[in-house]
Amino acid sequence: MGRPRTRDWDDLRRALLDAAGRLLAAEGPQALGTRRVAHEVGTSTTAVYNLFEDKAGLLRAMFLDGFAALEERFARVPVDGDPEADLLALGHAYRAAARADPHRYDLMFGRPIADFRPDEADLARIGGTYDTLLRAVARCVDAGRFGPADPADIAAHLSALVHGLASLELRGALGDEECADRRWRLALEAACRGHHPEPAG
Amino acid sequence: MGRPRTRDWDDLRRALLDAAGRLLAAEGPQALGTRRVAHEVGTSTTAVYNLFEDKAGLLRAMFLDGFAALEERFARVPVDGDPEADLLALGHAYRAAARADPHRYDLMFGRPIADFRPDEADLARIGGTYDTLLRAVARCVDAGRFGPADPADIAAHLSALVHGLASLELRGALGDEECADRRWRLALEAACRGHHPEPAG
DNA sequence: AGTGTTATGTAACAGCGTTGCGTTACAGTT
DNA sequence: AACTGTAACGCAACGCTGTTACATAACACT
Repeated sequence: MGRPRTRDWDDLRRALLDAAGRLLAAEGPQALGTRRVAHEVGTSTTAVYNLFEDKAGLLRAMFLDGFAALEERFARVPVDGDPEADLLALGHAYRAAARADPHRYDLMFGRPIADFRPDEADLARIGGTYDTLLRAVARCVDAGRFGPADPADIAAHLSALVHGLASLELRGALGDEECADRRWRLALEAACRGHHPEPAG
Repeated sequence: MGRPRTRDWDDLRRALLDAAGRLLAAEGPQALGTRRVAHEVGTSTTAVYNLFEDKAGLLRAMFLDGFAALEERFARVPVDGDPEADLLALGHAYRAAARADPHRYDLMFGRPIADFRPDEADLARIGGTYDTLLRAVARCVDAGRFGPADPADIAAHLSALVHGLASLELRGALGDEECADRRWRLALEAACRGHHPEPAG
């Protein structure tokens, strides 16, 4: 009983998420008002509070969506080639994701928007993204391309590096595109080289 | 002529900045309301708009203050020892600054607060901090510790790495303190090793 | 004293996230 | 067919924010 839903919940939820994603990409985080997002899909603020708990819930859903997209990019990276080349390809996929939607990247790895910090449950759901990196590092270690070390330590190093590079690039601190290309390449190569086993010793 | 200032402008400006810094460190960015900061030093919101242009101006001043503090830490790092050891010491000074005031670090290198993005004039004023890193890298290149390369490219690499490490650590993604210590050390050492000249070639 | 000029706090305005309340629209009952 | 209970929905208000217009206050000078 009760009044029937005039719009399907899942459809409306997706519509809100898509609209919010468009607004975020086009105008930045300050465009993500509850009234604005709701109006964009022809509903009212109430829908946001019914479908997500509150505005932070909407941001959390966008956060998780972003990691799903990143994981999809990672999944398209081959895992059967040269282990080190695969690892570099993961880094470039990460860069492509950041450049494809800079504001979304800020939402995922910075915290440009108040009132939202991912909790433990969120971090558990995005662990798969980190696992992909970890497995790629482990393959390099197993293949003897990296000296004997805890793959988690190397993964932490590389994950910090790509995040730092992406942050600098999105801030415009890596120079023009050609210069940024070179610095990404040099930095990733140097980082990998730093883990190569000693030639003698 | 005109009404005399009941408080010295420079004193009041410093008091506002200090109060804002205390609030930011203690309660995070959401505590930085104009009313709150003004009340903390016994004045009114008007003072913020007289002494800084607006709230973004207050944040900009805190931003520049943060870089002044970072530059001070850098200045205490010796520049006459082993070039590579000096470079690592710079990295650890950067880490110490981030850990000393995490929210301030976010203000400087993330963008946790809407309505403030550093403009070109701001970036020019903080260029000295980056120059310190650049000089340390150049000393390593000149000493033959790093293979022949553009010091700016190596500096970009290292700057991205320390920023990434600091971000991960402040997010708690680097594990407990002992683990974070190890990962900072391993990552900085591997990054430097990656720039060492080829033994033969 | 009176006036001009400047410093300062108060109060209002528009916007935000959020929520209570009235309205709408159907299912089941009489 | 009329009624009622329940669920969905939107409007409007609340408290907060940054910002600004305005009234007030306090001096120097005539």
